[in-house]
Parts: sequence; structure tokens; C-alpha cells
Amino acid sequence: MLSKKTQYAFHALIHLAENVDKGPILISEIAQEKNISIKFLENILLELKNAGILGSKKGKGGGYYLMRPPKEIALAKIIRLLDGPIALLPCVSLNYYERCENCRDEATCGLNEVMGKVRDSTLKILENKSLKDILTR
Amino acid sequence: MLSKKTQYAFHALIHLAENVDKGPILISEIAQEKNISIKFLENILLELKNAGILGSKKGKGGGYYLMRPPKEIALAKIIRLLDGPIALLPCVSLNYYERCENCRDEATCGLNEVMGKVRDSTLKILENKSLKDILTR
DNA sequence: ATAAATCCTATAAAAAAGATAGACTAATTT
DNA sequence: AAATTAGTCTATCTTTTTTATAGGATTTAT
Repeated sequence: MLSKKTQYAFHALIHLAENVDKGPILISEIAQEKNISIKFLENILLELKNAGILGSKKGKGGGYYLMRPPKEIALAKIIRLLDGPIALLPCVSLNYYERCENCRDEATCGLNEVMGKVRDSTLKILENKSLKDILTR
Repeated sequence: MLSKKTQYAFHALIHLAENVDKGPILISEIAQEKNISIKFLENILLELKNAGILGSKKGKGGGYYLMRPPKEIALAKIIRLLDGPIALLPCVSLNYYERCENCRDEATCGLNEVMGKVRDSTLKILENKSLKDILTR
């Protein structure tokens, strides 16, 4: 399961995407609208900003905004940033690979093979679906 | 990511499946073979037993064994038993559903829709692949 | 009886997740 | 220039989950 952090990030990004025309959006507005602890959300938005996904403006009229059009922000990127690996096992992770310590040889391990397929089918969706694809219909 | 518990369970089940002809297998043998803490593994095997996946025999000549042929044990079942939900969000989980508290309406939530697709593609593999499919090639 | 093995429950230690606090910086308004 | 607004940064705290261990109870074979 995705952590609350990642779930909140998605909902916040959705709100930002649905209000791109309104300039910078307040943290407090997102928190209220999406029912998220404001202080926790603060940290999340900051992390998204430091990763280049969001921009911000201080002072009156300030807030957060998307740095790119929603269509260009892949869901996989958000998950990896806040939650880490998408794969079910370290030994099949593309971005956070770790050797398996319980099997003799990954090349002949059937678990490795199947979990690799799960990873592929998941990534096929998450790499190709963007923020634009998860907006309210 | 799958928890260590679930990862260990898979490796233990693989060992049991690869030695079905040898009668009951000792916890200690599995632990040594797969490099798993024996006491931790004990708990895991017990849980698999209580779920009806494994059988056991006490005393000399005892140990654990599979209750069904490897082909009939779906990977999804093991994961759900030890790790809980397979879905990435509670609101798209078939077995552990919980209402989303951050969106207005799941029926129009785009995140819900996409994550439902991820769940489907993952389950298509994990429900149809069995213990037999993850044995060493 | 004895030894071998699982059964069971409790607890502890470590790590991760979730949440909060408060002082600081920057931009805007008056 | 002062006051206000809003994000920045870092630290800490609490709770939950994960991982692991301990030890006595029970069952079975010899």
C-alpha cells in the first residue's frame, strides 16, 4: 500500500492541477479541501518542491503551483519520490535494487521472475499515466 | 514492497515444494537453507499452518509439509495472509476495502480509477501464478 | 522415560510512519 | 519602515508496524 504521505501528495497535486488557472494555492486551502493535517501537508509540499515538481511563492498572494503541465507529471515519479520502490521485492526494483539474501541465484529464482512481471505490468500503467489522468472526471 | 515475513514465507514454501517427496521438513533445515532466523520462521510457518496452507507433525521425524500440490497455492493468497492488501490504496482493495477520506466521491475520483487498474493487472498475475510457478528453474 | 520437534504466547527492540512545534526567511501591503 | 502573510527548515515526538527473540507447553517416536 502507498503511505499516507504519498496518498496526500496525490490529492494535493490533483487539487493544484484542477486550479492551475488560479495562480498559487495556499497550503491551508489544500489541507482543508482534502482533509489533511496542515503541518504534515506542509512537509510533503516542500518535498515536492525540492524535487522540482512544485514551485512556490511566499507572502500575500503566495502558495504552491505546478512547475509543469499535469500531463507531464508521471504517477511513478511521485510514488518513487515519497515512498521509494514500486516493485514488490528489492531484487526486482529498477531504482532501489538490492541483492536477494534468501535465494541462491536470482537468474534461476522463479520468485524473482514472477515479481519482475508484476513490476513491469505496474510500471506500464504508472509510468504512462500522469497527473492529468487522475483528475476528477 | 512485501514485508520480510512474506518474503521469507515464499522462500520457505519454495523449499517445501522442492522437497515434497521427502516427507515433513524441519524448520531448522529451511532456516539454514534459506538464511532466515529460525525463531522468526517458526512464527511464519505456524501462521501458514493455521491458514490451512501447511500441515505439520510433531516429534521425531516431524516437520512441515504442504497441504496441497504447489500448483493449487496462488501467490496472492500468501501475500494477503501475511501482508494484507495487495492494492496500492484502501479504496481499491477487494479484500481490505476502506473508504477514501480525501476525495469527495470515489465514483468520479481519477486516482481511484487508475489504482483500480494497477490492482487488476497485479492480481491477474498473482491470482494465476502459483507456488509451482516460482520454483527454481 | 527421553528426546525431538512443533505450539503458543509474550515481549522486546528497531524502524518507519504519521504528526506537530516553533523559529526563520521572504514577499507584500500599508 | 513596520506589520502581515505565507512558505522554509529542522527538530522532535508519538504511534504503529515490523522484525526478532525467549521460553515453557505439548505432542510423538523410540
